[in-house]
Amino acid sequence: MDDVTAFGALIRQERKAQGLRQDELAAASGVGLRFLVELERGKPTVQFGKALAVLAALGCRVDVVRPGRQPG
Amino acid sequence: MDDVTAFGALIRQERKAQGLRQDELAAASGVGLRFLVELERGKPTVQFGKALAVLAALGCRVDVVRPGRQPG
DNA sequence: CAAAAAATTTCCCGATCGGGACAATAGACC
DNA sequence: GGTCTATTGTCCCGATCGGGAAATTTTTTG
Repeated sequence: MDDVTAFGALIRQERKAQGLRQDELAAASGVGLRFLVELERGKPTVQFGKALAVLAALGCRVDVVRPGRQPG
Repeated sequence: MDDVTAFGALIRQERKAQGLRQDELAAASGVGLRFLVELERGKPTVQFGKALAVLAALGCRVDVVRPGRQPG
């Protein structure tokens, strides 16, 4: 997980796994449909907070693993 | 790890742990100093891709844990 | 394969805001 | 006071975001 396209792909994958349409997930996340389209496409300039809101709406947790430490 | 302020705090913590100044990390990440200041402060509207670039420059890996799955 | 239905993507528009450089300011520490 | 780091103000071009609908692609169905 290092670039934005990977996030986009994962979000799309998880959205489909949950049987949601783009407009449904967008509404549930509090973002616009166009934003979600761009996020799933891997647009790097999307807003950080909104991207996190989408992940939260999907029930995803984000872990940052620092070099030399255990996940937490 | 659910909101932008948590990311900002973690980034600052890790930057200091690595003995870097803000301008050094900003340069190493390819972002402006102002961006890094805002990121560490938890500004939610910063660009996603740049935030990931900073994490990458710190050597941090980002895992997204999907509900009901193992990390990967 | 064709037609229909569903889902996704693009377009239009402009108010809003990001974030770059640079300099000035504020803390911290000795 | 002197020095180093962090933060903020200003200027300002260019990009983001959104809502709704059209256009396109994908999926379903006969």
